[in-house]
Amino acid sequence: MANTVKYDRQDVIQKATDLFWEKGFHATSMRNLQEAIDMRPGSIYASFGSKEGLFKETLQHYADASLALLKSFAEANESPLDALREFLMSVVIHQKQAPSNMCMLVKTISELTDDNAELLADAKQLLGGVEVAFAELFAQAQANGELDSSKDPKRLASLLQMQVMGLRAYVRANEGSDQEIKALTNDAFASLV
Amino acid sequence: MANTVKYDRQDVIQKATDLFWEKGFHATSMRNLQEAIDMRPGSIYASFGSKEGLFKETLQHYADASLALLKSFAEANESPLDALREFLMSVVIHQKQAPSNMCMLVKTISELTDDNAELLADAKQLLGGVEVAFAELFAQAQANGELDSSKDPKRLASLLQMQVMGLRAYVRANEGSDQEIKALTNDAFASLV
DNA sequence: ACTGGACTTGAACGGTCGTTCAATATATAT
DNA sequence: ATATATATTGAACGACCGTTCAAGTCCAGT
Repeated sequence: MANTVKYDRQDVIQKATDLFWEKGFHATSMRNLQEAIDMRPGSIYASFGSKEGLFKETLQHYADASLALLKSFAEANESPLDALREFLMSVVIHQKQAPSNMCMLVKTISELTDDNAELLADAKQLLGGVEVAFAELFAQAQANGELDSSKDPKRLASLLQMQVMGLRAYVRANEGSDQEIKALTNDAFASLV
Repeated sequence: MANTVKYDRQDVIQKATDLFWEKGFHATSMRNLQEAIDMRPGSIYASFGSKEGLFKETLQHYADASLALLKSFAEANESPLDALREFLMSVVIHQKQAPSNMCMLVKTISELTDDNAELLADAKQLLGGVEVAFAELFAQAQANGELDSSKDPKRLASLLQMQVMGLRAYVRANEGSDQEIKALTNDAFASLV
């Protein structure tokens, strides 16, 4: 068969994700990427097809990682509501060292237009997947008797999704202390349940 | 003196705002702008200095317009809380025909990095100005006895700002019916007061 | 050891980017 | 009417964009 692949695909996607997450789709050039992932244009195009193709894979990777984080909180906590609260707190507070304070999927739907319709649709769909996962945990909380069963889990998931978006954008806009951000986040979550 | 200016500066800034608001800073090229505002490069650079300079003016214009809208609701409503609620509803619902569902200032802080530190700082500061205006209306509501005086107007303004950001991003991500969005927005505002 | 095919390399392509500036047009002041 | 100062024009600049591909590199199969 011939020559073998030299790079670690997962590692490459991780590094590309960090760069796209920080700078966004348009401001990240292929030359930026070449440097970050240490691959030459020919190899990148052979592996991912195009800049859009690579970005698409990073979106998927980001969403997978987010859902995995949520799942890990769900497994570590008896209570689904605690898991959701910890997830919310985690993404809002902890990510000052992340490439961006904001959610990469929200950054993407904020930046892109119909000129990149497919990527835009992908990001929307991945966000929808996260919202579904939220709804499942709210439903579990109702099954546990932890949450008033008259509430609609989907509605709560929408509100939580909205708050995650809002809180992360707010943190990006105002660099407040951890204390203040934590209080704001607690207030927001408490207003849901 | 000499030759006179041919273009209407306010009209030009309005058109540039719409384009930047829709496409964002990086995806809007000077050639896009030349076409939209019907000016040649030399005139644009003589009037605004650079792409950044023009963008800066559009940010200011956008913020001014937002504050003017809030003020108009404040003057049309006896109750400051009603004014805030109507403002929230207006920016969240009404703007499907706007260049973007999202707030231009939030789009900007989402897109830009330290490579455009000055513009980023400008957008943050303008957002701060809106939050201050929110706080003033909450304070008026307390003076009216409309709002529990134990609450902190600044804290409420933070929460409202966060919700405006979240709701507009949510609308961008999920094109739900006016009905659903309105319900979500009402829920969000009700949780504040 | 050799060979064939998969993988990598990096120079180069046409296009577009933000920006400049000499040339031209135009309205005011004399 | 002419001179003068300001405004406008649009070709052109160097840099960088995303992408291609001929040439080189490397390893499995014989």
